[in-house]
Amino acid sequence: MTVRKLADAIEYSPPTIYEYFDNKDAVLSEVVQNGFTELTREMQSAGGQSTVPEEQLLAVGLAYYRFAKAQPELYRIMHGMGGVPLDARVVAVNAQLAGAVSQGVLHNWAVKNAVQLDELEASELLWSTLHGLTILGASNRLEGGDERTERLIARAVRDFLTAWRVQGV
Amino acid sequence: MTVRKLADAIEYSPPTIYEYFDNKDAVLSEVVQNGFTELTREMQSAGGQSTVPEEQLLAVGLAYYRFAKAQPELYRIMHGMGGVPLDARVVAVNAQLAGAVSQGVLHNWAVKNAVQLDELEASELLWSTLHGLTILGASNRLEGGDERTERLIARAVRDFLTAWRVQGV
DNA sequence: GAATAAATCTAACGCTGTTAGAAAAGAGGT
DNA sequence: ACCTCTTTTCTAACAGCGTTAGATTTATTC
Repeated sequence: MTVRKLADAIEYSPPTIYEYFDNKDAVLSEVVQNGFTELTREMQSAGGQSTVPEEQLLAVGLAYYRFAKAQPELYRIMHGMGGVPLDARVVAVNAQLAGAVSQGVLHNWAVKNAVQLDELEASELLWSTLHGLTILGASNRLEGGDERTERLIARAVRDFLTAWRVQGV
Repeated sequence: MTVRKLADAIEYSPPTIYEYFDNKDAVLSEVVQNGFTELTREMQSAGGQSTVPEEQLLAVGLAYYRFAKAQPELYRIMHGMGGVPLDARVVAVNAQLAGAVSQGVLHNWAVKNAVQLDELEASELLWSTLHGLTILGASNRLEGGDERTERLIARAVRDFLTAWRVQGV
């Protein structure tokens, strides 16, 4: 994506872009912002399909991966791959996203299973695992392709819950 | 990093670079290659400090993170952030790296604890978690800075082993 | 319709990766 | 030492990039 191509696509000259955005990074920040909004919505929607916390967590994880798989270029930009550095605003949205996962589903699971939970720590760990699997899966660096990556995600979620149930806080 | 700056640094003119490399990506591929070689060496060295599989695994994980933290720009390039697409060669090296972790340490742990282990699956899961935590930690997207990230890594490794011990293959 | 404000353009600057072709440096033979 | 040939290195240039200054067109208001 270049400023000139963007200008071409909307049938304006390049400088017109700069009437609405400070620079190219500002344009992409907007894209990133929208991306996170959409991703969050899809995750929440996926989680809402069930009322069983374990199922919700798996659904959320799969939604995360499928989003990355469906729009790999967007996902790349959203996470600072592709040369666009993340600014503070984007990081804030990120944290909010992690929070959305933890606050809702993890909390429900904890009370239901009478497990003491450091919600922040738990959500960050789960999020990291999902993020790692997603990056590797979406860039085809895991054997066995799509279904296998989804199975790995399922296993990761299950392992995560097992560990917390056994070890607690 | 630009071709002209590289040429300046070695006190040659830009076209000279193209006598030794096909293009800029080829130069960076070389850098990535060397990066993975060094990372693998550091992980193996860290693992060799102990003979207890649990400790080895933690040491390997921390070495992975510390490498990324010490040379964030290199780590970024190594994983396709910064606009350089990964080619097949690099992915192969990646798989080899994951293999190095699993083949050695995980196998020892499994026989010692009489746990049935899908080594590939286990190593990919562990690797993904490490990768995710490292990316988020090295780009300061986890609360609490460096020590906390290392504690999260320790917890992740412990959780990983707990889950496999409890659930097995 | 003239004057002002807003939107958009053309032209240019300095940067990038890359290539063609000239110049310089080195090697071998007489 | 000189000429020839090969290898190495350079200068100059092209097309594309993000970005800015300043002119020009379009819209708004009296």
